[in-house]
Amino acid sequence: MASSTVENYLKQLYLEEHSTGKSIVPMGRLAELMKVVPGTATAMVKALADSGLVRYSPRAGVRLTPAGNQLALHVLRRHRLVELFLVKIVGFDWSEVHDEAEELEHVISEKLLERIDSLLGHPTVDPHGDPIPTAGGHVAYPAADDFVNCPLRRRVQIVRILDQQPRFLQFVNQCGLLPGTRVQVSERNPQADSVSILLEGKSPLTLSTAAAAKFQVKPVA
Amino acid sequence: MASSTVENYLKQLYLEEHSTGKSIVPMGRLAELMKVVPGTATAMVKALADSGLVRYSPRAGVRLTPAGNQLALHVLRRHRLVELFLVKIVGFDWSEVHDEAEELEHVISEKLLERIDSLLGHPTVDPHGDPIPTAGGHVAYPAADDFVNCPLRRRVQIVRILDQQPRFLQFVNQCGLLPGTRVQVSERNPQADSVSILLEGKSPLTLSTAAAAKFQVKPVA
DNA sequence: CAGTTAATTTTGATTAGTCAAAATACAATA
DNA sequence: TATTGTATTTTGACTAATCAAAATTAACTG
Repeated sequence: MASSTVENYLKQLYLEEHSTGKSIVPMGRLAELMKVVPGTATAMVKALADSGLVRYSPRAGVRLTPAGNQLALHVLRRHRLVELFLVKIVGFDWSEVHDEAEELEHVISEKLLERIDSLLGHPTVDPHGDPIPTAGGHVAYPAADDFVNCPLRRRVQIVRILDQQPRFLQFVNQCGLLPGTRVQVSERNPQADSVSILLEGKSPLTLSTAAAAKFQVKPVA
Repeated sequence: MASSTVENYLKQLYLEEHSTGKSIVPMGRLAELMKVVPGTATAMVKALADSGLVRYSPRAGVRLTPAGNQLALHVLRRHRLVELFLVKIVGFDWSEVHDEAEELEHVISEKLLERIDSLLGHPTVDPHGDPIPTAGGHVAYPAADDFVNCPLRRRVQIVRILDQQPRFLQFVNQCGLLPGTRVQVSERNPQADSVSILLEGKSPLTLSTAAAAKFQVKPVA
């Protein structure tokens, strides 16, 4: 069975492949994500390649094989179900569940996982709006706009936050920009590199374009 | 911080010291409990002694220091709170929570632990009736009789089961001898080495003396 | 195209935890 | 008391994961 370490390498590869759109991840980047020195990543990737979980092209980078992808999705499923469980059942704040889930995802049994899944009513997204892969390893990424490219002055609902860092999430919490919230983008200023958000009953809020891009939204009917 | 392995050694030492009454555990026994070869136990115990968690007397055995005892109690607290949580909140059967708790006890954060504790209303015993140590590392073992030495033909309540093995617990489940159940000991036969139990509305049940000793009871008012 | 630079890989060492098997110590028995 | 047997300890080796630092490769720059 895959160790926690192996699971983490695969998970990071999956997330990186999907957030960059590139299907190959350079070793330096992987080392950075895993917080290890590059030599360690090289050694690990060779071992993963031997197990058939990744394809390794020396000096170019590494990509997941279908088997590695499956395993990564399974880890992600655990992670996201655990996060939702901690929020919905245990009463944790959604901004503080990430690290706890990071540990739990490697130790909970299949039985507990499925129990959590049914306790939560087979949810499709976690507290950040990230989609939860199915037990069979399928996951759907619904196409979505963000604050930077959604229609101006139209009511939209926040559906997903693309940054999991506690500091950012605490900021999101304070502003009240939680998933599910309805807002509208009142203005964009390319020169100031900023986007202004209107929240029912609050004064307008201005974010950098980079920060604004972290909020995925869908139109409100 | 102590690794899972270290935590498990300390926990086993604690349990063994308390279930045998002896304050020193022979290396062979420790190796057996940890399912490692004796040499491994020796090596580990030396390391634990260097960290001040145990006192090691070569060729005699090993005992916990106060520091080791504290740590063991903390692990036990986690284990037992997790077990109760799995039963009460997650809906697991009490006979199947042990292994799951065995893993979880090493990874849940202090914050999650205290959250679970308050969610459960600061319970004092786990689903098997084992006492839950406090956050400060205190634990009370209420004096209790068992089926072998409690008064005959008096109603008593089962308060604790001293064997955690799934197979035994499933048997307990089937017979309905769960903690909380009220029964009476109808007969003891030293020659047959047996004890008979009377359960409201069921036919009498006969156990070996050894099995009967695993049920702790208290008198019903 | 030669030289510099940056990324990557290699090499050698380390730590935690383990096993197999040889060596040792001790207690009991003849 | 010498011998036997059992528990324990020691020794040497292994695996997974890591780091530091040296060596290599490839790409860019003048």
